[in-house]
Amino acid sequence: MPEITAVRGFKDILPDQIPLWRLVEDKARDLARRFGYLELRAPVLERTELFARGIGETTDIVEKEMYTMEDRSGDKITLRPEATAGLVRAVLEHSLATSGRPTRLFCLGPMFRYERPQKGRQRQFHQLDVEVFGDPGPHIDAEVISLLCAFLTELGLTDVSIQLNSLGCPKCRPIFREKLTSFLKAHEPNLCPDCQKRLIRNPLRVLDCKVEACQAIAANGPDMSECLCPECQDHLAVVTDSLGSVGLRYVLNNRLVRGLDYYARTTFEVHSGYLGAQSAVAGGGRYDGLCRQLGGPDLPGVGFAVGLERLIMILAQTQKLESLGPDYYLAALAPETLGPAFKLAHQLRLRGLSVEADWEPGSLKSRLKRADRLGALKVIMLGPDELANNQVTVRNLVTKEQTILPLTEINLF
RNA sequence: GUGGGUAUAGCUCAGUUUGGUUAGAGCGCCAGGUUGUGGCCUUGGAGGCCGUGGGUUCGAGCCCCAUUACCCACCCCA
Repeated sequence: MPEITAVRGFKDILPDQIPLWRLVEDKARDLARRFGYLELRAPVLERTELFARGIGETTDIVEKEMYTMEDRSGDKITLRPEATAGLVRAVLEHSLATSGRPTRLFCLGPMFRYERPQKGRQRQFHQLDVEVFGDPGPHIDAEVISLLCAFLTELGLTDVSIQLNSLGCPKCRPIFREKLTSFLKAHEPNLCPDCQKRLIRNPLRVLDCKVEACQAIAANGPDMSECLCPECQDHLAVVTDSLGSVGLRYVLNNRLVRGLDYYARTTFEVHSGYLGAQSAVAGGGRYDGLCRQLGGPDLPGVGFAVGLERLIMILAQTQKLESLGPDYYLAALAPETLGPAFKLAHQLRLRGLSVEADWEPGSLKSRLKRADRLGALKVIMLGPDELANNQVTVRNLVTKEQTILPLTEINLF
């Protein structure tokens, strides 16, 4: 191990992983184009207050997971732990949502949370974030979900399904919350220690506790779907109808809740069995109250985030990507051929061909072996004999055909 | 923040049972043989402060303590 290593929870993405990352990023941009979503690149650093107010002062993220510091002028700043708050800030700051029509945006980049690393969880991780501002209706929820489905499907994920729920609105959620709290209070001694804390802080989270005993208790508790007000019920019905009308599969799960304060009504998650305990690949929902919480107008919003590391973990298991080698591997077989080989490589590269070479002479055997490893299509051999005759030998590694060409006619191939 | 596990060659790991001379394999790398000039086969070679620091012992990769890093899970989340 070298003396200086990467910071805990921060990982290098090595060259052999890059094809997968590009696949995912290209697909995200492709779908954004087709669905009419524009890219916004928000800064990685924001004022701490943005997240404190946006995510919720009492959430774990804000309380103990943020990279927060003072800059040299004494301002409190934070590395973004999620993308939504920053996008809202940018939209308000640049008046991007004043046209009366919905503003469709996406953002691709790193997020930072000070958590204990484990499988599928790092301190720096990457998300695709898709958000729509200014449309309160249910169809846009369905559009966003359909975009997410298309994204995952076109990347070749087959065994995923969207779990869907409605958390209700400021009118009906408090009623359910009240019911649930009083029900759970009666069973408090039988809840796990974590849930006993949740009971005070965020009783909804008891619903998705992993402990069996808690699940059993919650199963007999009040049903969220029965507590929705008529407006929220209608909203959910249009979302599900819309998804059904285009053949998208979803699973209604009335125990699905969200950790962040700003969600309302539609909420959804995607999980995969290819991951470990951190099985959520994507999650999102509607957050109508967020803009106002940040001091802006009453601007509705809906969106989701995809965890790219987790997505790529799945793709790495389910897809075999062939890495393409260079067009040519140039094998200089003697010290005196290095100079001419260098010139030749440069000329070919200027002509648009990809050429790899090692700038030290080696045996023919080792050069051919290397060309094979790199996955090169052809090898250009330049040895003393060839050099004396102003020729090169070109061998096609696939067909094994070999031709001798004059150096001056190198442009021909 | 709380548990559990791991740390030996560039990579994946044996070796710890019962402490005992020069620490092993496979892959990769280098050189040779064979081959139709690479892939298969074959011979040889380079490459290790056994995570770090203490301790026990005549003697520690192996036992004890501490420390660090990584992994997995809880928590939380995507």
